[in-house]
Amino acid sequence: MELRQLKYFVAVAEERHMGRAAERLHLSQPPLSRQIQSLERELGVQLFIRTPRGVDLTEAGQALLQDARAIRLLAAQAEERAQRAGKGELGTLDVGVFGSSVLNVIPRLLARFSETHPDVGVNIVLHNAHKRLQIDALRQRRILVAFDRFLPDDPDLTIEVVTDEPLLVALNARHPLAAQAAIHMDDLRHELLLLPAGIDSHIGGKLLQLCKDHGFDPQVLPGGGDVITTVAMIASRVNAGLSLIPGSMANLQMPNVVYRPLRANTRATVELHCLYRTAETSPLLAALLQTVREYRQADIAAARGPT
Amino acid sequence: MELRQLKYFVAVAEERHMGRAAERLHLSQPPLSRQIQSLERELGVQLFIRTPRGVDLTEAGQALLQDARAIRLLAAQAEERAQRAGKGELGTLDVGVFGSSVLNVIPRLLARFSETHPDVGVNIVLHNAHKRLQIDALRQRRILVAFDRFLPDDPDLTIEVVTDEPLLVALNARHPLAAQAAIHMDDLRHELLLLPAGIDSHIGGKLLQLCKDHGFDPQVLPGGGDVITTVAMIASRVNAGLSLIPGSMANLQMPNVVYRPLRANTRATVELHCLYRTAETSPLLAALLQTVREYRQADIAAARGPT
DNA sequence: CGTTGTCGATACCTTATCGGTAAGGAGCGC
DNA sequence: GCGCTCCTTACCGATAAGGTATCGACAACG
Repeated sequence: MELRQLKYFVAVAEERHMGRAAERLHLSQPPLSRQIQSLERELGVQLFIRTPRGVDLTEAGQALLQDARAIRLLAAQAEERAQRAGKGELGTLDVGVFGSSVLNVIPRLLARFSETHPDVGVNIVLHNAHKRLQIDALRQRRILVAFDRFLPDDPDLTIEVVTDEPLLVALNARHPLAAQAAIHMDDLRHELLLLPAGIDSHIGGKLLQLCKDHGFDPQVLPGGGDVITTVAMIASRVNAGLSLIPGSMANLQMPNVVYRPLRANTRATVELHCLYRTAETSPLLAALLQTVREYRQADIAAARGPT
Repeated sequence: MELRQLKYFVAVAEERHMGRAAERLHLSQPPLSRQIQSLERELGVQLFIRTPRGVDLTEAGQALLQDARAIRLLAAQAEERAQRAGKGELGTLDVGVFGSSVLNVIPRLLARFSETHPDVGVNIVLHNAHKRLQIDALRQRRILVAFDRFLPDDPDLTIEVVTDEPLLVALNARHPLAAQAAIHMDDLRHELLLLPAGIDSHIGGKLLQLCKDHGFDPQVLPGGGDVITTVAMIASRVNAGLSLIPGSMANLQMPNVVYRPLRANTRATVELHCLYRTAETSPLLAALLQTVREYRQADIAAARGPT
């Protein structure tokens, strides 16, 4: 039994007439007649009663008609679904996010993706997982993409910039510099700088480079591993330092902590990345990356527009 | 897209290896490889990623795999259902019954049919319909078979005996003959006989013939059209007659009416028939007729056994 | 670092199946 | 009874499926 035969069968059953069915199928009548016969022979059941003015369905034919319609419908849907899945419009997208660095951008980005890809289930598998865990999950294919701030590491994994955010100075409200509306890098020359992550992290490297660009090597202390912990340390005056954090973290209100921008002409930003397997061919990834790039372009355009 | 291609696709998807899949399909590898390619080309979507050790499903392939399994399952079920429908094991059987004559046999017969054909829905479309209505329904194909007592009428319709039942004498409890345990036909010579149906009905003809066989022409009065009405007339002593009714009607208890058998050696029976379109080809009818004939044979055997 | 083995793809051939044309046969209506 | 309608059969060419041999790519191994 083949789908073609079912198509022919349904046409004949609906027309109750081989000639008309053949016409509808853009086929001449004898081959149609033979296909129906072969179907009947294969099933071992007569499907039509031949009458002088056409054909009538037998009980078996009536039973098959229902099923044949369902099968053909399902087959058409299957074709469409396969094609849509191939375009990344269908499926489940597992992502990992490091929430403390992405209170703002990632939700907006994923929301936009969901709008343009309504039949893709976006599944946040890892939330607030450390980079190591995210990279492991990526390697083990448990997630398709990870959002965090990464350093180039492995050629198997590709890093792509999602957005870059201005750095803010986070400092205790009682700190003398809190009195200033904006802070110049030079103001930080003799301050104790809390590094949110290690010296070899993306943000850590950025901060040190920034200080070096302004002609000094800051006095640094470990900031606890992530930005939230660093801000908490500033709030509680542990080590009495201050830090530079991504702008989106200003959403994180904490008692006794204030955020101050850097002086306007200071180009000090950190990037937010997405990370994916270089060899990955999934159309879901391609679709997401397209959204990411569009978002990034809109971001750049918006940053340039007001300037 | 054809079912054959889906079969091949599922095999490859399950084996994740063209060679093994080909083996499983009793096919050599190159044709299989080509079929998969043609399927991919037709859908416009890559279904497999070729790796050095086999193949992996793409997202599109994963989507199609689910659907392909469902389609193949449905197709297999469709084949089976068509075959079963062709054997009369599936479908809906619409019947008409004249309930007043069949308080006993028809329910048992239909119950037996339902046991041997559990997936056939037996649908009593006409109940207590007059013969005329039943025959009309049969002609209009609203029912497939009618149960009643018929006279041969139309070559388009075939009558078949379902069972024959002994005749009982139905009489008012105050009637002198009610004192007898059994009644001889000769006892009825001077009685007023109520004819349940017309003189030209099956039962009417039977009664008159029976009397004639015993050497008298009875004095008759119309019994009201059906057996139940006749019994009701006897109960109410309207016209003060008595009647002969089918044995199964003894189930019909009515105040002041008693039933008495005829003397043992009297071979006086009426038949119960089923009626169907002679040209009907429905396997449901064939299946029902087979049950009817088996029932009839068992009936005859049971009647002969004790004798 | 070449060799070997594995795997899917390709080339080429054979065979089966499908669709088209022409003619046949059954049944109904005029 | 003639013609019409409709399905079937017969025959032919085209298309597509399956088989064998071989290729090319890649990984593992010595």
